[in-house]
Amino acid sequence: MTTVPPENPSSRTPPQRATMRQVAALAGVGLKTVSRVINGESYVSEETKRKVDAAAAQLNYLPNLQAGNLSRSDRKTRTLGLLVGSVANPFSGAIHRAVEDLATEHGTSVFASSLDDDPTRERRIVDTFVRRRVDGLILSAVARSQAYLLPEIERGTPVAFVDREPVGVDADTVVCDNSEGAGLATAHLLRHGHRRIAFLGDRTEIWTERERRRGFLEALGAAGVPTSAATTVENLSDDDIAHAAVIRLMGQADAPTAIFSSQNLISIGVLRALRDLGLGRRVAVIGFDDFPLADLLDPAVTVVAQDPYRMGAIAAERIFARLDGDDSPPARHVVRTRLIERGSGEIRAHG
Amino acid sequence: MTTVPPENPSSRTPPQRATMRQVAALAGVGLKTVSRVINGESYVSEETKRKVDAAAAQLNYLPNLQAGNLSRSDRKTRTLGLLVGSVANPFSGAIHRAVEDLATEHGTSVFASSLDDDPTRERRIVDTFVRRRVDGLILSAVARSQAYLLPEIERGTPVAFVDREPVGVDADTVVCDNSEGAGLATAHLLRHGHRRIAFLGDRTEIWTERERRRGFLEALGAAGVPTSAATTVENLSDDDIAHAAVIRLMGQADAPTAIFSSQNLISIGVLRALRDLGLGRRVAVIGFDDFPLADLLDPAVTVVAQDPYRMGAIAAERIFARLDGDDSPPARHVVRTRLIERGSGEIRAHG
DNA sequence: CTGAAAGCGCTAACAG
DNA sequence: CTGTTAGCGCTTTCAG
Repeated sequence: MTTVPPENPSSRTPPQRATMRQVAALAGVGLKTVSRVINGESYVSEETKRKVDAAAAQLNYLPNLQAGNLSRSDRKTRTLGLLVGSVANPFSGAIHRAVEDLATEHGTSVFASSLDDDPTRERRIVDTFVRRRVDGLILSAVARSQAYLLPEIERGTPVAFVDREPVGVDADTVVCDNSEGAGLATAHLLRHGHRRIAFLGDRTEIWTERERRRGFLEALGAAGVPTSAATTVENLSDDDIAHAAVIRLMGQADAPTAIFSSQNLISIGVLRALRDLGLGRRVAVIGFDDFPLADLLDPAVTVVAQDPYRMGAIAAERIFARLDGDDSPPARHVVRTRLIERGSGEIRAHG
Repeated sequence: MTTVPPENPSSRTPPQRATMRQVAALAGVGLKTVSRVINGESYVSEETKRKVDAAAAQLNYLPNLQAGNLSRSDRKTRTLGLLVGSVANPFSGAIHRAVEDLATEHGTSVFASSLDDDPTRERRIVDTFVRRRVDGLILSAVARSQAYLLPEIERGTPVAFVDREPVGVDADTVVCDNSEGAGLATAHLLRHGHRRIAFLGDRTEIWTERERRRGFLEALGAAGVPTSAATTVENLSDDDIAHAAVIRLMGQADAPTAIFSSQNLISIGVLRALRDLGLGRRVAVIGFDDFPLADLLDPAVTVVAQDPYRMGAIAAERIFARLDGDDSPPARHVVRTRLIERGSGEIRAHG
């Protein structure tokens, strides 16, 4: 005997949401029949289908995916967990958008979270994702090691790392050619006669920062420029701090004639400082990572452009391939950067 | 008798995820006891708690939130659905970040999706959110009407609209003072001697576009400037189209001496076109919505600045207040814009 | 083509 | 302090 909760047309506190049972009762069919219609399974007579659809529409029925996920045998939730630098940051936004686009094609929704380069936060967020039983994880990580993910990976959850390489786990990874890009930029500055080049870097906990710094130093070495000629300033965590660092730097005796900035926000601080010092046309600048309007500044800003959308797309593609049964060994995908010459990087050395 | 699925240490296909039952069995306690420990409920002896924690750790147990949500009496999933213009767009990113910050404080995760100003997409995404039983909805809408949400709102799901006003539903709404901001910008241009002012607008389906256009025209009217002096070009859906429109406009006989651009991407198209035409210092420009580096351009760009983070924060605050029982009538929150004078808007009229 | 029974993994009542 | 019995809303058997 199927007892349907009594409709209470008078004192409707919060009108309860319709369940499949109620739809079944209203349509005068069995529970499973409604399930069949809702899920578009075959072998339901046209007439039955019509009745069920009518009942569902009348009750404004929308199936509860959580309940479905719980019983479905594939045990999939059709959700993905995405962890990026910050959802407010355009670089992350491009990755996010790529992931969303692929996810949409696969009927899956994405939980997005911001890392803020905080290892504790990383753990907490990943933990939440797993509790929510996301089908896959796409992560920009910052913790010293991602070994905490091993049990989850072991258990079959596909994980892809994007932008930064993980430590302690072997998983699909999508990065750009950080050191090569930095090297190219540095060589470009050397070719324009610069010897006193400054590297302005982000927090050293960040893998990309270390890679870019390495590329910078290697390029100097390859050109036979004594490392003593180079200044590297690190742990510049935002544009104001970068701004201050540049002001300080340019006030020194052997001030650099060129600056390589390893990250977006730092580039902005650098540009603002040079503008304030009236050195915008005198000191060469190349920034890692492109940004909107870089072409409209004067001089326009030469950058090492990344392709974050592409990175996100590859990461998402890997996740869905894994979910589709691909069990090839984890691979490292490198998305090439591209030096875009716009002017600021072509200023020749002076003095 | 609790039958624990046999461990299969040899052919471990995908090592099954531990369930609460398994933890209970391993710890030698009842199911509910594990539940108590996991949820930090009181009245569990220290020793029992220790045993349970050990078992959970050993099995790498993480509770399944979907299952929990299904049975918990408050019927909450601790998720929010957020629909913004595009997660790749910095304006949306700021809103998203605000929502995430508030959500994190409330232990809830957020599903984020991009609208792309597509009404069909709007319906589909909201539908998915509802199927996933999000606790609340924060939406930038574009469909002609949001009446399709009435049953859901009726049923108690809090909905807040952000950036754009809904049609056909009464719900909390957070917008900026679009027409006032546009009016202020227009008055500013008039004050600098401009009479031939062009309005460059986005797609007319978009509520904010129409509001800004209205503010523009009203300001002209208030100043007694014949509307015939004004050119309004609309449906400029991206920067390239805006660029082309400006080239065309400036080639005309009575070319405008000032441009008011109603949106970010359009502003960029405008600035690029004026640069290409060599008119950057001759034609005044004010853009609606601030953007990074606007202060570094030459001339620096005068804008009507919005505060998207604030808008997102208010919307999220409303949602959590509603979930907390606030049943005051839906309200409309207006976040004030601010005219930031940087130079491009202070260029005086010529000819 | 259709439906009844069992159970997904957990929480909600109740007993002990 | 602890455990048992019912479900949550759906999908999966497996019979009709």
